[in-house]
Amino acid sequence: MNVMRPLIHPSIEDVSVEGILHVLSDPVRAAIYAELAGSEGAQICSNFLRIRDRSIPKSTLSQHFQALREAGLVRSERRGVEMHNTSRCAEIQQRFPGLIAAILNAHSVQSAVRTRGAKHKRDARKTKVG
Amino acid sequence: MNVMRPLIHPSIEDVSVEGILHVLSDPVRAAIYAELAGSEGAQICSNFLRIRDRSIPKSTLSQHFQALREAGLVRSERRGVEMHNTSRCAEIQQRFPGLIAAILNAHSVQSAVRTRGAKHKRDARKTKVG
DNA sequence: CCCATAGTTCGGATTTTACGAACTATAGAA
DNA sequence: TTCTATAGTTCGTAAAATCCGAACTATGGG
Repeated sequence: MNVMRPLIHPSIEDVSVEGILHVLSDPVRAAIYAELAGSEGAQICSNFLRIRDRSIPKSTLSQHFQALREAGLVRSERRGVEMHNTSRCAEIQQRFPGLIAAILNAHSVQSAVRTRGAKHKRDARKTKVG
Repeated sequence: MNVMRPLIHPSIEDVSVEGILHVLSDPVRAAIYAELAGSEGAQICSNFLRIRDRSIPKSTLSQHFQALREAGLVRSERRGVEMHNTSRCAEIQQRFPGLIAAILNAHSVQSAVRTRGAKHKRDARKTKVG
């Protein structure tokens, strides 16, 4: 019992902006996606057990991939014991022109500044000031 | 007691992509922001008590504006009894070129399809199946 | 001072997220 | 076939984020 559910890949017309933004608003997922979008072939999940100097528990990583997949950002395919993941950026570029490029570019602008600049924030999603 | 806290506006270099994406991944906030970005002068909060055929409780609305503000997307200024809100899109365009335009454009692509097309999803952020 | 309007804060219910433990699935070796 | 290792998923629960009504603050005008 407790069988494994089949992978869900929404068709491109069911992909929503809100979904994309939500998924990419997480720094770990954004980093995974950037890596996938920037690399030629497929990448397996366990390549990301360590990312941006942070180690991610594999159950968490699995859920990040599920989120990326179900938002339509990534296609995952089982090959033997591993999962091959590729970004669906060409399709998304068709549906939402410029969106992915602008987001990836913004991320790299931001990390460029962080690398050079002084202050370093661990999780910048909420820039909360006391 | 229980005084009102001052409004927080991060300086532009503290604005993060993750923060922007997170805030705009909510359909209500995205609609508010689109309206603000598209209109000339300032808008007061209560203009949005009803948006996209949905009525928003004012405590919720207040928190949405707080989120927009603290992510750096919106500037709010008290004028008498009301709050004047303007989008900070020029500053953000400087820091993350093309980001806001691509997001707003993607939203309008999506709603254009929704308007014409058949199926209508109430909250498309999670396209969860079965 | 009293009232009306605009927005905020509080508190509790609901929802979402994170992660360790236990599991499934597949390949290869014995 | 059975054993073992590897890759990833599911479950359970604890922690965090979100939603919204009630009560509040702040401002302006009789």
